[in-house]
Amino acid sequence: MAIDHLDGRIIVLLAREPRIGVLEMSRRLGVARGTVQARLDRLQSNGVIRGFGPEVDPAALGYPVTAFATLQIRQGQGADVRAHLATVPEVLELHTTTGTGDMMCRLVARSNADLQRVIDRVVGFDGIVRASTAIVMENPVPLRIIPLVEQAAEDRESS
Amino acid sequence: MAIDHLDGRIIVLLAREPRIGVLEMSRRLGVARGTVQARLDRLQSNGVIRGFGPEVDPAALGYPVTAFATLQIRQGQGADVRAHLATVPEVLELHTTTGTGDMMCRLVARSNADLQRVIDRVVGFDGIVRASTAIVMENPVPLRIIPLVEQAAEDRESS
DNA sequence: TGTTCACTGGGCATTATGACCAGTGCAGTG
DNA sequence: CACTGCACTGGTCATAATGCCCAGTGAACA
Repeated sequence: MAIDHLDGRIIVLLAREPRIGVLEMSRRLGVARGTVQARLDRLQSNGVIRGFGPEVDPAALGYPVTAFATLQIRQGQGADVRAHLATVPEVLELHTTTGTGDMMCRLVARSNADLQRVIDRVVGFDGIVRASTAIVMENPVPLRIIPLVEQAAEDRESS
Repeated sequence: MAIDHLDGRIIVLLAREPRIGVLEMSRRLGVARGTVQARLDRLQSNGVIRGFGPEVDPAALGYPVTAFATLQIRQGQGADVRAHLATVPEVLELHTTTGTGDMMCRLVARSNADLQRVIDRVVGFDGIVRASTAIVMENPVPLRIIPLVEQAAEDRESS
Protein backbone atom coordinates (compact mmCIF):
# COMPACT_ATOMS: atom_id res chain seq x y z
CA MET A 1 0.00 0.00 0.00
CA ALA A 2 2.75 2.44 0.90
CA ILE A 3 5.37 3.07 -1.75
CA ASP A 4 9.09 3.44 -1.31
CA HIS A 5 11.48 5.74 -3.04
CA LEU A 6 12.13 3.46 -5.98
CA ASP A 7 8.40 3.06 -6.57
CA GLY A 8 8.10 6.82 -6.51
CA ARG A 9 10.86 7.26 -9.05
CA ILE A 10 9.26 4.67 -11.29
CA ILE A 11 5.91 6.43 -11.22
CA VAL A 12 7.39 9.86 -11.75
CA LEU A 13 9.53 8.63 -14.62
CA LEU A 14 6.51 6.96 -16.14
CA ALA A 15 4.44 10.10 -15.74
CA ARG A 16 7.06 12.25 -17.42
CA GLU A 17 7.82 9.88 -20.28
CA PRO A 18 4.97 7.42 -20.62
CA ARG A 19 6.32 5.68 -23.69
CA ILE A 20 9.58 4.85 -22.02
CA GLY A 21 9.46 1.06 -21.61
CA VAL A 22 10.71 -1.16 -18.84
CA LEU A 23 14.20 -1.62 -20.22
CA GLU A 24 14.94 2.07 -20.59
CA MET A 25 13.53 2.70 -17.11
CA SER A 26 15.86 0.16 -15.60
CA ARG A 27 18.77 1.89 -17.31
CA ARG A 28 17.76 5.32 -16.04
CA LEU A 29 17.09 4.13 -12.52
CA GLY A 30 20.22 2.04 -12.31
CA VAL A 31 18.47 -1.17 -11.30
CA ALA A 32 17.92 -4.49 -12.99
CA ARG A 33 15.13 -4.84 -15.50
CA GLY A 34 13.49 -7.60 -13.51
CA THR A 35 13.29 -5.30 -10.51
CA VAL A 36 11.45 -2.60 -12.42
CA GLN A 37 9.17 -5.21 -13.92
CA ALA A 38 8.39 -6.70 -10.52
CA ARG A 39 7.76 -3.27 -9.02
CA LEU A 40 5.45 -2.33 -11.84
CA ASP A 41 3.51 -5.55 -11.52
CA ARG A 42 3.17 -4.96 -7.81
CA LEU A 43 2.08 -1.35 -8.24
CA GLN A 44 -0.58 -2.43 -10.67
CA SER A 45 -1.92 -5.31 -8.64
CA ASN A 46 -1.86 -3.03 -5.59
CA GLY A 47 -4.07 -0.66 -7.48
CA VAL A 48 -1.63 2.19 -7.04
CA ILE A 49 -1.33 2.34 -10.81
CA ARG A 50 -4.82 1.86 -12.15
CA GLY A 51 -3.83 1.80 -15.79
CA PHE A 52 -2.30 3.63 -18.68
CA GLY A 53 -5.34 4.91 -20.48
CA PRO A 54 -4.90 7.72 -22.98
CA GLU A 55 -5.41 11.18 -21.55
CA VAL A 56 -7.90 12.79 -23.85
CA ASP A 57 -8.26 16.56 -23.93
CA PRO A 58 -11.96 17.48 -24.13
CA ALA A 59 -11.03 20.87 -25.56
CA ALA A 60 -9.33 19.21 -28.51
CA LEU A 61 -12.46 17.15 -29.02
CA GLY A 62 -14.47 20.32 -29.41
CA TYR A 63 -15.53 20.75 -25.79
CA PRO A 64 -13.50 23.72 -24.57
CA VAL A 65 -15.90 24.75 -21.80
CA THR A 66 -15.61 23.11 -18.39
CA ALA A 67 -17.91 23.71 -15.45
CA PHE A 68 -18.62 22.34 -12.02
CA ALA A 69 -22.20 21.90 -10.96
CA THR A 70 -23.41 21.46 -7.42
CA LEU A 71 -26.69 19.59 -7.29
CA GLN A 72 -29.34 19.33 -4.63
CA ILE A 73 -31.24 16.10 -4.74
CA ARG A 74 -34.70 15.23 -3.57
CA GLN A 75 -34.51 12.83 -0.66
CA GLY A 76 -34.36 9.21 -1.70
CA GLN A 77 -33.77 9.97 -5.37
CA GLY A 78 -30.01 9.63 -5.21
CA ALA A 79 -29.75 6.36 -7.10
CA ASP A 80 -32.00 7.57 -9.90
CA VAL A 81 -30.04 10.78 -10.29
CA ARG A 82 -26.78 8.87 -10.44
CA ALA A 83 -28.14 6.63 -13.17
CA HIS A 84 -29.46 9.62 -15.06
CA LEU A 85 -26.19 11.54 -14.95
CA ALA A 86 -24.24 8.47 -16.01
CA THR A 87 -26.11 8.57 -19.32
CA VAL A 88 -24.99 12.13 -20.11
CA PRO A 89 -21.70 12.04 -22.01
CA GLU A 90 -20.84 15.60 -21.00
CA VAL A 91 -20.79 14.56 -17.35
CA LEU A 92 -17.14 13.63 -16.91
CA GLU A 93 -17.34 12.75 -13.25
CA LEU A 94 -19.79 12.74 -10.41
CA HIS A 95 -19.31 12.77 -6.67
CA THR A 96 -21.66 12.70 -3.76
CA THR A 97 -20.53 15.17 -1.16
CA THR A 98 -21.18 16.65 2.23
CA GLY A 99 -21.91 20.33 2.46
CA THR A 100 -24.48 22.59 0.90
CA GLY A 101 -25.00 20.44 -2.18
CA ASP A 102 -25.59 16.72 -2.33
CA MET A 103 -23.65 16.03 -5.48
CA MET A 104 -20.99 17.69 -7.50
CA CYS A 105 -20.23 16.99 -11.14
CA ARG A 106 -17.78 18.11 -13.75
CA LEU A 107 -19.30 19.08 -17.07
CA VAL A 108 -17.93 19.99 -20.45
CA ALA A 109 -19.66 21.73 -23.34
CA ARG A 110 -18.99 22.96 -26.85
CA SER A 111 -19.57 26.58 -25.86
CA ASN A 112 -21.15 28.66 -23.19
CA ALA A 113 -24.40 28.47 -25.11
CA ASP A 114 -24.02 24.71 -25.37
CA LEU A 115 -23.46 24.56 -21.64
CA GLN A 116 -27.03 25.66 -21.23
CA ARG A 117 -28.15 22.62 -23.21
CA VAL A 118 -25.98 20.35 -21.08
CA ILE A 119 -27.25 21.83 -17.84
CA ASP A 120 -30.82 21.54 -19.03
CA ARG A 121 -30.23 17.91 -19.74
CA VAL A 122 -28.55 17.37 -16.39
CA VAL A 123 -31.21 19.09 -14.30
CA GLY A 124 -34.09 18.03 -16.53
CA PHE A 125 -34.73 15.16 -14.22
CA ASP A 126 -37.25 14.91 -11.51
CA GLY A 127 -34.98 14.11 -8.61
CA ILE A 128 -32.85 17.23 -8.97
CA VAL A 129 -34.12 20.15 -6.96
CA ARG A 130 -31.55 22.76 -7.75
CA ALA A 131 -28.26 23.18 -9.55
CA SER A 132 -25.61 25.82 -9.11
CA THR A 133 -22.92 26.05 -11.74
CA ALA A 134 -19.43 27.50 -11.73
CA ILE A 135 -17.78 27.91 -15.11
CA VAL A 136 -14.05 27.27 -15.25
CA MET A 137 -12.06 30.16 -16.66
CA GLU A 138 -8.50 29.08 -16.12
CA ASN A 139 -6.83 25.89 -14.97
CA PRO A 140 -3.65 26.99 -13.21
CA VAL A 141 -3.00 23.50 -11.83
CA PRO A 142 -4.11 20.73 -14.19
CA LEU A 143 -4.90 17.38 -12.62
CA ARG A 144 -1.57 16.14 -11.33
CA ILE A 145 -0.26 13.36 -9.15
CA ILE A 146 3.52 13.65 -9.19
CA PRO A 147 3.88 15.91 -6.13
CA LEU A 148 1.68 13.58 -4.13
CA VAL A 149 3.64 10.55 -5.25
CA GLU A 150 6.86 12.22 -4.19
CA GLN A 151 5.29 13.14 -0.89
CA ALA A 152 4.11 9.58 -0.33
CA ALA A 153 7.54 8.20 -1.19
CA GLU A 154 9.24 10.59 1.22
CA ASP A 155 6.85 9.74 4.03
CA ARG A 156 7.66 6.10 3.50
CA GLU A 157 11.39 6.75 3.70
CA SER A 158 11.25 8.66 6.95
CA SER A 159 9.11 6.05 8.70
CA MET B 1 -9.69 18.82 -34.40
CA ALA B 2 -12.86 16.84 -34.93
CA ILE B 3 -12.49 13.10 -34.82
CA ASP B 4 -14.12 10.53 -37.05
CA HIS B 5 -15.47 7.14 -36.22
CA LEU B 6 -12.18 5.31 -36.63
CA ASP B 7 -10.44 7.79 -34.34
CA GLY B 8 -13.16 7.19 -31.82
CA ARG B 9 -12.77 3.44 -31.99
CA ILE B 10 -9.02 3.79 -31.58
CA ILE B 11 -9.38 5.92 -28.47
CA VAL B 12 -12.04 3.71 -26.94
CA LEU B 13 -10.01 0.59 -27.62
CA LEU B 14 -6.96 2.24 -26.12
CA ALA B 15 -8.92 3.31 -23.07
CA ARG B 16 -10.26 -0.18 -22.48
CA GLU B 17 -6.99 -2.03 -23.08
CA PRO B 18 -4.16 0.44 -22.73
CA ARG B 19 -1.37 -2.09 -23.16
CA ILE B 20 -2.69 -3.26 -26.48
CA GLY B 21 -0.14 -2.04 -29.01
CA VAL B 22 -0.55 -0.75 -32.53
CA LEU B 23 -0.39 -4.11 -34.24
CA GLU B 24 -3.11 -5.69 -32.17
CA MET B 25 -5.28 -2.61 -32.61
CA SER B 26 -5.01 -2.82 -36.35
CA ARG B 27 -6.11 -6.45 -36.17
CA ARG B 28 -9.09 -5.65 -33.99
CA LEU B 29 -10.18 -2.68 -36.04
CA GLY B 30 -9.68 -4.41 -39.36
CA VAL B 31 -7.41 -1.77 -40.82
CA ALA B 32 -3.76 -1.68 -41.77
CA ARG B 33 -1.17 -1.11 -39.12
CA GLY B 34 0.15 1.98 -40.86
CA THR B 35 -3.30 3.51 -40.70
CA VAL B 36 -3.60 3.08 -36.97
CA GLN B 37 -0.10 4.40 -36.55
CA ALA B 38 -0.84 7.47 -38.65
CA ARG B 39 -4.09 8.10 -36.80
CA LEU B 40 -2.39 7.83 -33.45
CA ASP B 41 0.36 10.21 -34.49
CA ARG B 42 -2.24 12.67 -35.70
CA LEU B 43 -4.31 12.40 -32.53
CA GLN B 44 -1.26 13.05 -30.44
CA SER B 45 0.03 16.00 -32.44
CA ASN B 46 -3.53 17.36 -32.49
CA GLY B 47 -3.47 17.28 -28.74
CA VAL B 48 -6.56 15.11 -28.61
CA ILE B 49 -4.48 12.47 -26.87
CA ARG B 50 -2.30 14.30 -24.41
CA GLY B 51 -0.34 11.27 -23.31
CA PHE B 52 -0.39 7.89 -21.69
CA GLY B 53 0.64 8.71 -18.18
CA PRO B 54 -0.04 6.18 -15.44
CA GLU B 55 -3.34 6.68 -13.62
CA VAL B 56 -2.40 6.71 -9.97
CA ASP B 57 -5.03 6.10 -7.33
CA PRO B 58 -4.50 8.49 -4.42
CA ALA B 59 -6.43 6.13 -2.15
CA ALA B 60 -3.90 3.38 -2.81
CA LEU B 61 -1.13 5.83 -1.97
CA GLY B 62 -2.67 6.36 1.44
CA TYR B 63 -4.87 9.35 0.61
CA PRO B 64 -8.40 7.94 0.67
CA VAL B 65 -10.15 11.24 1.43
CA THR B 66 -11.06 13.57 -1.42
CA ALA B 67 -12.60 17.00 -1.06
CA PHE B 68 -13.45 20.00 -3.14
CA ALA B 69 -12.71 23.43 -1.77
CA THR B 70 -14.18 26.68 -3.02
CA LEU B 71 -11.91 29.62 -2.28
CA GLN B 72 -12.54 33.32 -2.12
CA ILE B 73 -9.52 35.39 -2.98
CA ARG B 74 -8.58 38.90 -1.99
CA GLN B 75 -8.63 41.13 -5.04
CA GLY B 76 -5.36 41.14 -6.92
CA GLN B 77 -3.89 38.21 -5.01
CA GLY B 78 -4.83 35.59 -7.60
CA ALA B 79 -1.35 34.95 -8.93
CA ASP B 80 0.12 34.57 -5.45
CA VAL B 81 -2.60 32.16 -4.41
CA ARG B 82 -2.06 30.06 -7.52
CA ALA B 83 1.65 29.85 -6.81
CA HIS B 84 0.96 28.96 -3.20
CA LEU B 85 -1.47 26.19 -4.02
CA ALA B 86 0.87 24.76 -6.63
CA THR B 87 3.33 24.01 -3.84
CA VAL B 88 0.86 21.89 -1.87
CA PRO B 89 1.11 18.25 -3.00
CA GLU B 90 -2.39 17.47 -1.75
CA VAL B 91 -3.86 19.98 -4.20
CA LEU B 92 -4.49 17.77 -7.20
CA GLU B 93 -6.00 20.44 -9.41
CA LEU B 94 -6.98 24.06 -9.30
CA HIS B 95 -9.41 26.06 -11.38
CA THR B 96 -10.43 29.67 -11.40
CA THR B 97 -14.16 29.92 -11.76
CA THR B 98 -17.11 32.22 -12.07
CA GLY B 99 -19.76 32.09 -9.40
CA THR B 100 -19.74 32.49 -5.66
CA GLY B 101 -16.11 31.42 -5.24
CA ASP B 102 -13.11 32.58 -7.16
CA MET B 103 -11.26 29.29 -7.26
CA MET B 104 -12.04 25.67 -6.84
CA CYS B 105 -9.54 22.98 -6.01
CA ARG B 106 -9.50 19.25 -5.51
CA LEU B 107 -7.79 18.04 -2.38
CA VAL B 108 -6.83 14.68 -0.99
CA ALA B 109 -5.86 13.74 2.54
CA ARG B 110 -4.85 10.73 4.60
CA SER B 111 -7.95 10.96 6.78
CA ASN B 112 -10.65 13.37 7.77
CA ALA B 113 -8.38 14.60 10.52
CA ASP B 114 -5.55 15.01 8.06
CA LEU B 115 -7.87 16.98 5.83
CA GLN B 116 -7.87 19.65 8.50
CA ARG B 117 -4.11 19.92 8.18
CA VAL B 118 -4.33 20.16 4.40
CA ILE B 119 -7.03 22.84 4.55
CA ASP B 120 -5.04 24.77 7.10
CA ARG B 121 -2.10 24.70 4.79
CA VAL B 122 -4.22 25.71 1.83
CA VAL B 123 -5.97 28.61 3.50
CA GLY B 124 -3.00 29.58 5.64
CA PHE B 125 -2.09 32.16 3.08
CA ASP B 126 -2.79 35.79 3.17
CA GLY B 127 -4.61 36.14 -0.14
CA ILE B 128 -7.32 33.65 0.75
CA VAL B 129 -10.34 35.19 2.41
CA ARG B 130 -12.56 32.20 2.89
CA ALA B 131 -12.74 28.53 2.01
CA SER B 132 -15.72 26.25 1.88
CA THR B 133 -15.09 22.53 1.66
CA ALA B 134 -17.20 19.63 0.47
CA ILE B 135 -15.95 16.18 1.35
CA VAL B 136 -16.49 13.47 -1.23
CA MET B 137 -18.38 10.47 0.06
CA GLU B 138 -18.96 8.43 -3.05
CA ASN B 139 -17.77 8.63 -6.62
CA PRO B 140 -20.58 7.14 -8.69
CA VAL B 141 -19.03 8.32 -11.96
CA PRO B 142 -15.24 8.25 -11.90
CA LEU B 143 -13.47 10.59 -14.30
CA ARG B 144 -14.30 9.23 -17.72
CA ILE B 145 -13.94 10.25 -21.32
CA ILE B 146 -15.24 7.37 -23.42
CA PRO B 147 -18.87 8.52 -23.68
CA LEU B 148 -17.72 11.95 -24.78
CA VAL B 149 -15.37 10.46 -27.35
CA GLU B 150 -18.18 8.38 -28.75
CA GLN B 151 -20.42 11.41 -28.81
CA ALA B 152 -17.78 13.44 -30.64
CA ALA B 153 -17.23 10.66 -33.15
CA GLU B 154 -20.96 10.41 -33.84
CA ASP B 155 -21.32 14.15 -34.29
CA ARG B 156 -18.56 14.03 -36.83
CA GLU B 157 -20.25 11.24 -38.77
CA SER B 158 -23.57 13.00 -39.06
CA SER B 159 -22.06 16.29 -40.24
C1' DT C 1 21.87 -19.85 12.42
C1' DG C 2 18.80 -20.72 8.91
C1' DT C 3 15.19 -19.09 5.87
C1' DT C 4 12.90 -15.96 3.11
C1' DC C 5 12.81 -12.41 -0.07
C1' DA C 6 14.18 -8.87 -3.26
C1' DC C 7 17.49 -7.82 -6.41
C1' DT C 8 21.16 -8.82 -9.81
C1' DG C 9 22.89 -9.96 -14.31
C1' DG C 10 22.58 -13.02 -17.71
C1' DG C 11 20.29 -15.72 -21.55
C1' DC C 12 16.43 -17.15 -24.58
C1' DA C 13 12.70 -17.15 -28.23
C1' DT C 14 8.93 -14.42 -29.49
C1' DT C 15 6.96 -10.29 -30.82
C1' DA C 16 6.22 -5.50 -31.72
C1' DT C 17 8.22 -1.47 -33.42
C1' DG C 18 9.51 2.23 -36.68
C1' DA C 19 10.76 2.81 -41.22
C1' DC C 20 10.15 1.97 -45.53
C1' DC C 21 7.78 0.77 -50.25
C1' DA C 22 4.56 0.47 -54.51
C1' DG C 23 -0.13 0.12 -55.61
C1' DT C 24 -5.18 1.51 -55.16
C1' DG C 25 -9.37 3.99 -54.51
C1' DC C 26 -11.53 8.38 -53.57
C1' DA C 27 -12.35 13.33 -53.35
C1' DG C 28 -11.70 17.68 -54.82
C1' DT C 29 -9.68 20.79 -58.45
C1' DG C 30 -8.44 22.69 -62.76
C1' DC D 1 -13.14 15.12 -68.04
C1' DA D 2 -8.39 14.29 -66.55
C1' DC D 3 -5.24 15.41 -62.82
C1' DT D 4 -3.50 15.71 -58.35
C1' DG D 5 -3.28 14.93 -53.55
C1' DC D 6 -4.35 12.02 -49.91
C1' DA D 7 -5.39 8.22 -47.03
C1' DC D 8 -5.30 3.52 -46.86
C1' DT D 9 -3.53 -1.16 -47.99
C1' DG D 10 -0.49 -5.01 -47.55
C1' DG D 11 4.01 -6.12 -47.62
C1' DT D 12 9.14 -6.18 -46.21
C1' DC D 13 13.10 -5.19 -43.27
C1' DA D 14 16.39 -4.59 -39.32
C1' DT D 15 16.21 -3.22 -34.73
C1' DA D 16 14.63 -3.41 -30.24
C1' DA D 17 11.82 -4.59 -26.37
C1' DT D 18 9.13 -8.01 -24.20
C1' DG D 19 7.96 -11.96 -21.21
C1' DC D 20 10.08 -15.69 -19.24
C1' DC D 21 13.54 -18.32 -17.40
C1' DC D 22 17.77 -19.15 -14.36
C1' DA D 23 21.49 -19.29 -10.53
C1' DG D 24 23.82 -16.40 -7.39
C1' DT D 25 24.08 -12.65 -3.76
C1' DG D 26 22.95 -9.78 0.05
C1' DA D 27 20.07 -8.28 3.73
C1' DA D 28 16.38 -8.65 6.86
C1' DC D 29 14.11 -11.50 10.03
C1' DA D 30 12.65 -15.38 12.91
